[in-house]
Amino acid sequence: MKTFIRVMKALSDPSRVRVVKLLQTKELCVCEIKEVLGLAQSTVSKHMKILEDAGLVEKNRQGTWMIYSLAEGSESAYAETMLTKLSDWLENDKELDKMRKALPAAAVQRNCAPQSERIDQ
Amino acid sequence: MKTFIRVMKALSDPSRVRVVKLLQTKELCVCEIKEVLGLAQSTVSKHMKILEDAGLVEKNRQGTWMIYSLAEGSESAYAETMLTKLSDWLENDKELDKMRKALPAAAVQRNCAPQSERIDQ
DNA sequence: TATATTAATCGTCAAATGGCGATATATGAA
DNA sequence: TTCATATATCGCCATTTGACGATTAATATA
Repeated sequence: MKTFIRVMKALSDPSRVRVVKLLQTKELCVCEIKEVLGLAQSTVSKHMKILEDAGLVEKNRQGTWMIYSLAEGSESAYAETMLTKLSDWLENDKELDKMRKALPAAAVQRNCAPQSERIDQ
Repeated sequence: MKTFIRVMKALSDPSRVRVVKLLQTKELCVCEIKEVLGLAQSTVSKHMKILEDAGLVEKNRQGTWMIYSLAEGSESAYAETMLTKLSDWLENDKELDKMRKALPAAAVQRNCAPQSERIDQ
């Protein structure tokens, strides 16, 4: 029951669901997510921990970034099923559409790019 | 998104999930649910409203009782899918097992039985 | 109509949740 | 080692949630 509730709770916040949907497109670092969602970095970190604890996402450190991606072969069957369902669900969400379009911009103008790659400043 | 979140929120409380699982066995009135879950009547009513608003259960007045059952052909595809999944999930939950065994007792000793059918008093 | 019973709603309260900024930690570069 | 960057954690606050008892509403029966 606890495992199930953890997955349900993780998916009962719009921001977290949006993160899951965005990760369907490609893996993302915290600063990109923060940029697209328009939330504080600490808030995103907290959300990601909840998604991770639910077995919905995995993290992978790459230098200073923490790259988040959808969990594959999650320990939780609930998480796995929900991820499958979510690949079809919410595809027509307008808000989500905007965010997807904003993704490249967030990646280019992102402040998590190494200095050598920076365009601004 | 709102519809989806409503279903997820409805299913992120153990008591509400238990109600859904119990309704798989048979339809129940509020007083039976209250008895089995050990919650106040007002609390159960509130839970049922949340489940109903999410499209997970349906109610049907039968005299003074309000009989709740699982929603069939719910307007929400999310609710429908989750109900299907939940018919398999959580079948080994101990807490739930106890409640299922307590169901008949709750029905017999229930204080929602019409006076003519009452055993006690 | 008056009474009893079931369920819904209201008001209240403690705990959980989601948000933020500030700080601590971890890593890479100078 | 020192500095810069990215992320995690901490402390705080406003809102939401889940619980309750009390009250109201709806229905069946006397």
